[in-house]
Amino acid sequence: MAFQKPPGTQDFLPGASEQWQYVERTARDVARKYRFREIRTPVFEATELFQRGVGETTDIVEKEMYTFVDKGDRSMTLRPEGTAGVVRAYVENKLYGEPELSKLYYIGPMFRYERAQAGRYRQFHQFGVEAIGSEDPALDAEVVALGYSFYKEVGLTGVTVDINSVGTPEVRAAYRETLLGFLRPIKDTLCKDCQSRMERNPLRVLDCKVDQDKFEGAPSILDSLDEACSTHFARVRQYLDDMGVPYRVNPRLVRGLDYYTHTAFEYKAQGIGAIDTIGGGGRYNGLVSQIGGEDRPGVGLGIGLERTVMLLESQNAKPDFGPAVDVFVIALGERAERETPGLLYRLREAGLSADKDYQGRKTKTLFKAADRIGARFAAVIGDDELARGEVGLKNLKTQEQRQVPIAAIAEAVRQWNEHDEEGLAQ
RNA sequence: GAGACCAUGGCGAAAAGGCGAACGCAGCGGACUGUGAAUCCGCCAGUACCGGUUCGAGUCUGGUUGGUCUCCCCA
Repeated sequence: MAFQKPPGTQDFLPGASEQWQYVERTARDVARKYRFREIRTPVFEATELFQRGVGETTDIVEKEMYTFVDKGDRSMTLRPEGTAGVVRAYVENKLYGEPELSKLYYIGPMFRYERAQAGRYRQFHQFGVEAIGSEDPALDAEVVALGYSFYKEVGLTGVTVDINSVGTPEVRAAYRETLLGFLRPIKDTLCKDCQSRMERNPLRVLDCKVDQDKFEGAPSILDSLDEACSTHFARVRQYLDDMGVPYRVNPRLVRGLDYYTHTAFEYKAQGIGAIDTIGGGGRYNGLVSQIGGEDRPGVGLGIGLERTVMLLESQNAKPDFGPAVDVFVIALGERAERETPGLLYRLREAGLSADKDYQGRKTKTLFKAADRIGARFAAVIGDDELARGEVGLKNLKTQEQRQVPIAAIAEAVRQWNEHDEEGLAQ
């Protein structure tokens, strides 16, 4: 056993990669419907971008970043999330100068140095969207709906949407004090995690799993919202209602990144060990200026693709990928063997998926092999066929075999297929 | 950063310290030199790695590495 993959990473082998292609295709298609267009940014960026963008005091920046110094003595970091890089590209390429607001999406790997766990990896993949350039609450709702559409399209059931407003930084600071006023008197009764959480991020204490009963009368952030925040949040909810997207207002929802303002939301589902959050996002009105651009409001989401794939598997919602090969050529004898590469090339040029055996296995095994790899047809070619310029084309499903001129194989396969489908339809 | 559990062939899975590491699936060869999904016969690992205890270790023990899961936190 020589080399092993780094901890917390995965190899997606043939058989699994098709599932990923399906999920990614679905993501692209949903993005297209909402008119989000793809942006591709580097997987590494200046470390400072994430420090400023994600927030110095977040767990991500404090202890989860893959940071290295490059040969030019610059500190670089493998992206732990997608938004900072997209916003950087938005600013650097002056997209704010364009007449349209930017509706962007990305699919790609993210990196966080954490202990792996069910549904959590050091290299994981996200589908994310960012709408930058408007504070219309309709966009908040649109982004929430886009994620919901994605889960629906991909075939998942049981996905729920939690939504909250975390207001502006000022609102949050005021609420923080109100909340601490409530928590301090009961601090000694709280679990030790919560006691340390009180220092770092008191809003998160209310999320505690062990002490829920103690927070009955806790103040809600929704009561601390100012007029503008309340109105914005009400609009978002109204739009979601109009769309028929089901959601639950959860005043205790807090996200792990500093940049969120107003709307914050999460998609949840059961079925991946202890983890229930499968995607999330929110509005980030201060982020663009934080990263050095002209101030522009934005809203976005990130969806965990590993978690999506795992849920699909746990729900047995495996899509059918169809036959892998149209024609498997079985050559009998040396002369036929030598004709096969040329034949394969012509079949492929004709648009068919075609393959042969390269391991010198015996005929009997080759029919089994053709079946196993999901071939629809076997093209048997031996001395007799060679002499007549034909192959024996065998439909592996029906066992029916016809002699077909070599030049007409592709055509025969197509026509035979149509017959099959008609037959099935009747 | 903390903790729990686990580690046998391509895969699944046995072996209560003692024959040459069962069995199943898959694979390959042969019976059957050009048409399979049936049958039969063969073949296919020395137990993650390094050390210790023992007459003897896959089984006990120490360490290493990897995996799984949980807390923290998140996708």
